Amino acid sequence: MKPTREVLLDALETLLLDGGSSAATLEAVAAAAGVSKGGLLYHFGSKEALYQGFLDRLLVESKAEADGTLAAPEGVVAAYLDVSSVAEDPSTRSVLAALRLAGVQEVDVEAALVESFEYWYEVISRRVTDPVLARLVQLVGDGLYLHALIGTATREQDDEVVARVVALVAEHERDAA
Amino acid sequence: MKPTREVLLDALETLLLDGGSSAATLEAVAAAAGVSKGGLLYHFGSKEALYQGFLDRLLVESKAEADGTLAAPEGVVAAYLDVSSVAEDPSTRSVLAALRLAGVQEVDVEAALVESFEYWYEVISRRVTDPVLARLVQLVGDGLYLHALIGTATREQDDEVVARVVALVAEHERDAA
DNA sequence: GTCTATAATCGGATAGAC
DNA sequence: GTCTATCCGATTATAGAC
Repeated sequence: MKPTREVLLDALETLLLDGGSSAATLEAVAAAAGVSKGGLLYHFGSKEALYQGFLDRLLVESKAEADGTLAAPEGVVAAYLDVSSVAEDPSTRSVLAALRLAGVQEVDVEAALVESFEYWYEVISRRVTDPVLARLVQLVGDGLYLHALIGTATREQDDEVVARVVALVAEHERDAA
Repeated sequence: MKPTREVLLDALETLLLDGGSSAATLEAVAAAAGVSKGGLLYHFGSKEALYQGFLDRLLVESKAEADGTLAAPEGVVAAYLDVSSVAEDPSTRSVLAALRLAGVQEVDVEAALVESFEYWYEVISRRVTDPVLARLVQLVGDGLYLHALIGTATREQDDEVVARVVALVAEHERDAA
């Protein structure tokens, strides 16, 4: 069975996605995780500690996901763009939840997201030698994140965009060789 | 002198950008605008009304901004990507503030942002005939929005990306002719 | 490790004076 | 059109039992 700490962080994530930061009260998180407020406060001594725990887990997860794409058969570019556009992907869920948390005073959400995005950029750069093209790939992916955040998915069309970007990268790498 | 309503909405915007939705309490907004809580509640009868007023203004502003780019000498594509990447642009500030508001229960922030993004897409489409390419332009711009939101601006490099995208569009339009 | 009860504070909203 | 005073509910956090 999952440790209570993880269950609490899962509950926080779901509440953030459903109702934003104001919905993620200690009582609501505790209830969603099936424990009492006191039970939550045993694991995370304050709201700040809870939020920080969530950001720490986010970084571990997203770096692991980024590393994983290096071995992906479809390539890093397609893998990143795919991850970014699937709102149900566990790693994407965490990022979207963190975006909903952006701006709160308790923790530095932006710093955590910056670290995650920079890590992704480095991973992309290992397969896309032209830095401008690597940045373009990242920006398209992050645009997909933003659209996932507000729920505007134009799935079929976005698949075509992804294919176009992948082709663009392949073409450029061929020219460089 | 600016009407109090506008001053209040400006104050809300700044507070959202600085401290997220939880920092934008009625009292804080009123204080930042230089009026009392009671004074604010005369203009906006509830927090919901205040938020809705902000979203209404956002839509008017961003549609006007989109229309304006149709006459921009550098072209719609460059203009959109430029607007998206300059966090100080008034219209961009509104969008970034709205993103910080995403997920609150009082109003449908997502719907307003969707409407704004769709309007931009239509404007872009008037100059970029290939729908896949138009969507790509939009996604790059929205990626820039997201990076402006978390404060990762790589200005010089992003300018190069913008130039690359503009060239891509120009090339495609030439081929189509 | 988890619970209940409670303290202390804060936020949204109303009423009525000026 | 703006202010002060006040009420009420919600939220964070503590204390201490089990």
